[in-house]
Amino acid sequence: MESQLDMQSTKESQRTRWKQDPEGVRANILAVALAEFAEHGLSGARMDEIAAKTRTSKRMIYYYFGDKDGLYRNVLEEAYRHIRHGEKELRQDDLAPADALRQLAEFTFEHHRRNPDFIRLVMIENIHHGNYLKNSELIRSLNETAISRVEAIYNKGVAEGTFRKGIPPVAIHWQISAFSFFNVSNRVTFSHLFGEDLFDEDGQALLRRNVADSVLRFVSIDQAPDPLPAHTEPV
Amino acid sequence: MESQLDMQSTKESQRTRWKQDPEGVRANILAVALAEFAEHGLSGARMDEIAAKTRTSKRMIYYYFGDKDGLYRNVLEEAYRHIRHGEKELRQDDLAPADALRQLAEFTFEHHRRNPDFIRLVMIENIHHGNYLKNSELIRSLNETAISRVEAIYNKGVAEGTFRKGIPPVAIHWQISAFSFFNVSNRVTFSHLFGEDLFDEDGQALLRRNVADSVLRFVSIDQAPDPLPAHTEPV
DNA sequence: TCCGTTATGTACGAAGCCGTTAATTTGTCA
DNA sequence: TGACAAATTAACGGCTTCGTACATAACGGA
Repeated sequence: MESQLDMQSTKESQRTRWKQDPEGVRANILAVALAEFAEHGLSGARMDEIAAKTRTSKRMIYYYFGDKDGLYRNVLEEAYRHIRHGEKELRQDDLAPADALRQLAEFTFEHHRRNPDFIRLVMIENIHHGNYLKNSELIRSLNETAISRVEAIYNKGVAEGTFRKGIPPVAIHWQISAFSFFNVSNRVTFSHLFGEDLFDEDGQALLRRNVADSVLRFVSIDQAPDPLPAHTEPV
Repeated sequence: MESQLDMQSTKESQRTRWKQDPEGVRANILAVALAEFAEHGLSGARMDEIAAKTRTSKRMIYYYFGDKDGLYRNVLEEAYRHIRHGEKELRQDDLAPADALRQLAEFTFEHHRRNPDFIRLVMIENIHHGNYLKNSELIRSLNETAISRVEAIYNKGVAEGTFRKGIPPVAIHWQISAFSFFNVSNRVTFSHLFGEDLFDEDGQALLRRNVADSVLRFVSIDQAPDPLPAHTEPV
């Protein structure tokens, strides 16, 4: 309902003299627009509604972003930037490949779960055939690191003999993404059709673990050691 | 671009005298509306555009379906009916649990892939928080069979000792759905960001097999026998 | 302190789009 | 065959919604 960021509405300075704050206004518009687009979709979002929820006026939206499409493009890029920034948190310097992959899977699962608005934007983008994404070279570059991260882990695992050969890293990434994305994107219909059990805290913990187990079992040569806290490796 | 069903436009009988055909007109409207909603979303679809692509006129849409929401509801229900009918094709009477599960996974994958319009409707429904789905008791009932099918296979596998215990059947169904759905729903953005390789015929065959392998490995006690074309079973 | 540029608020115009009104044709039943 | 209901068409009214024109206030430099 309410936008998350930047709601300090500076009412006090409005009685007759208002402060100029281009950066703040711009950020405020983007935050409100993100919520509105995520909530109602691209064609469902209303410019007047966005403007009303902003600390500024509709005129400013057009002043900074041109038109509705321009606003949407900027929201999309800003969302990707934000998500990418969040992924930087993941540090897995010299974990064993199995541990690194498990951590990556669980991190991705949680990261998607904590950013439902971003997920919804991507859903909307897919509905619209990715026409806006296609025009942003910025965004593509952000995602190359995702693959190379998986590839590094996978190659290390193959080299040390714990992962089987011949799996394209992009296919591993695809599996992790599918689980993590679907968990958020289809939550409404899935829980409606099959119950809420998987979507409370316990259910989500189970799914997160299942996702990691599933990915590990998929790439492992031997049985993946999910329920075994102690595994007997010399190295 | 074109709707799948019911495009025999009876042009010949239109020169001055038109035939009454309520059923046909209704079906034609639904087919066109399905394509339009799937293409543009709920608020993105235009009633005038739907009407123009119909063999009839806009007045007929309101005559049969009341308003835009009513049309959308009917499209959604019709789509679910159609999908459910397609799933009846799956016959797996006395397969071994592992084979049955593999077949179920691959069938679901292909079935989703062959019905992208349905997938898009579900995406739209999720964007709109499932408000229309919630009002349809019909649809929920259609999906109970999905879980019971998985449950039957899984219990049999546990009983005969090839599947490990303690996995909720709904979690297995969740995995199969996640893979099969994501493959269609996020095709545009995923292929744009990570390449088209997974989405040509060979790539899809790989994914389909990976999905089945992954699910089998997930539920199996031992290593799932994926790369073995000949496995030595007496029966 | 005065002037040009940037930033902002208000009011409005024009097009798009949903749904309807009024009239015509087809089928059916007495 | 004539009258009434069902099916269908064409035109359009009115509200919504995007985008703009115009006026004005703040800021920075001369």
